[in-house]
Amino acid sequence: MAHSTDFLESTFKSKGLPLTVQRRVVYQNVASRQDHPTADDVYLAVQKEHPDFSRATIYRALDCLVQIDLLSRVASFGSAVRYDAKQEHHDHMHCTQCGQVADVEAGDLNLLPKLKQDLGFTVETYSVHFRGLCPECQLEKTNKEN
Amino acid sequence: MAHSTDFLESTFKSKGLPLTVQRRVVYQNVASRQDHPTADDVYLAVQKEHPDFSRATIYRALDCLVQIDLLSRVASFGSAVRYDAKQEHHDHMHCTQCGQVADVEAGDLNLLPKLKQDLGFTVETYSVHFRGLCPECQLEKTNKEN
DNA sequence: TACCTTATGAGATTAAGTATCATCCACAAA
DNA sequence: TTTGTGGATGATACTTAATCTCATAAGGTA
Repeated sequence: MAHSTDFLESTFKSKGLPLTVQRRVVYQNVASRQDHPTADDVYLAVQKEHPDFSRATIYRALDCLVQIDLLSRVASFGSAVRYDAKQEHHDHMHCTQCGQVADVEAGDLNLLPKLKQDLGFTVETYSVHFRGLCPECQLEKTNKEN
Repeated sequence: MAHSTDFLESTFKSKGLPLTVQRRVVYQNVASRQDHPTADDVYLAVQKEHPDFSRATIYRALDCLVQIDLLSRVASFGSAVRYDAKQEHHDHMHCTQCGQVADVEAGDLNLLPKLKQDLGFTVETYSVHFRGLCPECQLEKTNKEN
């Protein structure tokens, strides 16, 4: 479920950035979805209610929301960047067939201290990416084979 | 280190695909590199020796090599797809500053059976993606701050 | 060597994302 | 409430990543 309007207002205020209608709508759209939309997915969804919003504005609003940590980018095997509303740490399952990305919970992996020690990388975030077939595509594949 | 030519020939033969000079060169380039190049990185590197190779051919050779499982795509936060020569399972560390992707070994996470059980996804592969700063960018950041 | 299938090169095309700039809006201060 | 100002927006041009098309060339087999 999406956060309240108050939450958005106070977050933007604390960062010193104006909360425009466009940013509000983009955030609400991503936060209310179950999938992990691309910028174009958001543009198309938002256009129904707000046909005047420009594509460039969607990109800029998404960038802004990532900057202030309300959204995050999801690492992807395709060419378009996907977005995700920030929430508790979770991992992702990519369907190699249809490209859908589902949230999964793989638990706390306790890997971060080890990395810092071994490689000198600072670790801000990590996520586990699984690839395989979602239930629907497994079914479709089975049907095609018969 | 790259595999021998015999290995390439037998792999292509078993898949019924012709092993062209272009495919050989593209594979050798990716396999011999320590980084995780984009298609354009490969194109530029290969062009020094083979200025006649077309950009489209590099893309097609990379696709082909992924199909027959000699290369894999690396999930990425940026816009261009990166490639990696297949080897033992390993994970990736992404530098949020310069975009470099390094190999890391996070060990066997034993997550696959759980996923199958909980979500109905079949899991073919998975990898852990870490994000943070590589040692060079940590240094650069420190210098800028002073 | 000759044949057939598939790949290649060149360049047009599409898709994803960024840059520019005149105008407009959010928001704070008066 | 009005006004001032920095930052955001819309339109559009541009860049970059990747794909498509098709005539020609090369691989692999007989």
